[in-house]
Amino acid sequence: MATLETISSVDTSPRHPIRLVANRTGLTVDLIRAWEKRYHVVEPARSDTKRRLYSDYDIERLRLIRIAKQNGRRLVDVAPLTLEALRDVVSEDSRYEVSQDVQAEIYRPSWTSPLESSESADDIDALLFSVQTMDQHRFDQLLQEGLVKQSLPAFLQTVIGPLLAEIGESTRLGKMRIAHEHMATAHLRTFIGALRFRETYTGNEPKIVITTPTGQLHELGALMVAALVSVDGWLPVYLGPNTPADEIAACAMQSGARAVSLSLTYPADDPRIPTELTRLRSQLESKIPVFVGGSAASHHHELINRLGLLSPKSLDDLRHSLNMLRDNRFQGIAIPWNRLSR
Amino acid sequence: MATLETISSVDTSPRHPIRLVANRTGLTVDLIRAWEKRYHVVEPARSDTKRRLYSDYDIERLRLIRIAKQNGRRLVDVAPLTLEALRDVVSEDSRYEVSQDVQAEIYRPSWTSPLESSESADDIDALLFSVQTMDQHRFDQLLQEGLVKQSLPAFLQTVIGPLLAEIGESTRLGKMRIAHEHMATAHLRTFIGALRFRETYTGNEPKIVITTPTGQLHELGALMVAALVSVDGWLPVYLGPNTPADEIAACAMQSGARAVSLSLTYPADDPRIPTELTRLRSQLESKIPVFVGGSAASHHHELINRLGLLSPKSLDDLRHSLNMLRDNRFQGIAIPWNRLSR
DNA sequence: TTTATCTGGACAAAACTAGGACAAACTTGC
DNA sequence: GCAAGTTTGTCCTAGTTTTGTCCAGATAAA
Repeated sequence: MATLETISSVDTSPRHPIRLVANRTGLTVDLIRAWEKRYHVVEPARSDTKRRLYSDYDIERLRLIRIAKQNGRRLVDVAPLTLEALRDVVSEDSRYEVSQDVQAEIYRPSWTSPLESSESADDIDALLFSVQTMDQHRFDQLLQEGLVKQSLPAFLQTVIGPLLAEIGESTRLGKMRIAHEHMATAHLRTFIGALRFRETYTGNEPKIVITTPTGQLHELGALMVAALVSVDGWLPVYLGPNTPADEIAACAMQSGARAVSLSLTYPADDPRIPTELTRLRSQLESKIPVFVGGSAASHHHELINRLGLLSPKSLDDLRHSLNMLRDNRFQGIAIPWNRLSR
Repeated sequence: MATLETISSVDTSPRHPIRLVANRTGLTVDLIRAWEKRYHVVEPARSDTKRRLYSDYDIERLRLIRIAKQNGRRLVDVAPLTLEALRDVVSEDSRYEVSQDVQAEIYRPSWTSPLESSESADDIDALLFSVQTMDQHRFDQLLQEGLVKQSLPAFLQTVIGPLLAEIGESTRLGKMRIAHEHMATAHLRTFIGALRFRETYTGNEPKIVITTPTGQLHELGALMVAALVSVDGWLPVYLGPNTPADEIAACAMQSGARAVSLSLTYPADDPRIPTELTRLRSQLESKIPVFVGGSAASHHHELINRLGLLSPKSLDDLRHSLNMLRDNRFQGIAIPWNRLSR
């Protein structure tokens, strides 16, 4: 089956239908045809019934032209270029980081208004009901639907957060079985964990290490943060729960992270928390901010201030701070941690 | 005595009726026949009364063709391909499937990595390398590619299992940092957790409760089981790790499960295990079998025998036992437990 | 009996093709 | 800075091919 194999040089054998080309290049089918009609950008071979058949070579050309366009080139200018010339143009452009505003454009959050509280309350009731009837399929369906109704950040804030709180409370009060809580938690772990892969990454995103410190076994809060920041153009380096301070610092260093985010929930008064936070702050370069969130963060208010850590009031607050940081507009706060960093 | 041989190659013995194939692949019965009529996509064997009998091989082919279609391939193009050629095509396509947002893609030659060697050992090395360099994107890409190269059960057995063992061992020996292990584990938790949602469910599948008993905090083994059984037409009721025996029994009862599967890994000699297993067995209807697997299962050999629990030797062994159990349903007493709505 | 599957064919929806229209965004010339 | 012209993405129509669904009458299984 030599026909469908990738060869090291760019293959010119015609074999891909237009739909696949559209998928791979991110162009629309209409646009690909329009470009052909007007500028003969690519001239694909045809099947015996006149269907267009593109080669890898064609796809590569279209990919490059698309990038060139994003870098501000005009179609008329790049359309007649050879593949080599195109590569030159594109790599030259990317040296100049023309992609600044491109980035801003791509990661523009989709501003859908948060749902009315009553509507969200209904959604949460429906979700709770499906948990109690152990109707996993319904549970998943409701989650997926909720995600379509609003933007990811709004969804996390108005649905997932309250849902987790309700489940915890119901279980504590004995209104819900532990088995139900387990099922819901396990499902949500998978669901939220998958959210950050909805984004596509370029490899140029600033990184943020996300985890919970030693003793903190609940990871869903941290996972929500990971999903959230991915929307705003950060690459989350997610470490799961219960990570020692040394390891967090080492990870931040190796990955070249620009920030660290920790989530504290339970137990709120774990005696290891002060030690771990202090260690972490002292081992980390002082220019790397550490965000501490979660329901138990307020128990450590004083410590957090003393160490110069940041404690966002809400997911939105965190998001805002990270946007500032990403765009280098981040002031942080007065830096008392300098003396600690030695 | 099922060896690697039997699972990594796909079974070609004809035994599945068309309805089951439709459920497993997500295609309609009509469509499967239409494809056969027009393009000989699969040519199933026939029973002595002309009923179509499909093999696992056929199912895998249909599944891949469905994916290829989603990637933009035309049925005419992929219909005549062998299973191996299909895997190559799907694998190639999924490599480029940065889908919609090639937008942000900075110039990067796309032909740098031709097809990888298909040796599992090489795959695992590559995966380990990407963990140590904290290259999450590469890690994920390798997992995705590994998954198309072979069937899901084979993938779990030849890649995920050994990978987990290697990561555990490397960390224990200090060759890998805890941070690396955490990152890999967290990612695998999401990845394996999502595998069971590749199946389409009708609501008529027999259910199996999957979890780990109190004290057992590692859930990846149990999660692998959940993914595995979903392939064979079971609906996993997954409860996450650390579930008390009472809760497992209650859950099995409420959901009307036909079986329970537990995973034991660490600590192997937890004193709660005998108590929990005994409680579980006594609270559960005796017709519901309890499977106990995982690396620590052998430590409790005697207990397991005494209680009449089942201890499959491998994932393949478990799979085989469950197939037997499920097929009893067709011959024996039909119990329409709880048909989900739809 | 009722339900599931079989065959062959009909039909409809979806996808593709060619040619062209249109409006928004961008350039150019003054 | 404004008007006229150009570029470019999207959409429309109408005809063709490809693909998914449905039907009827017969046979087999539950």
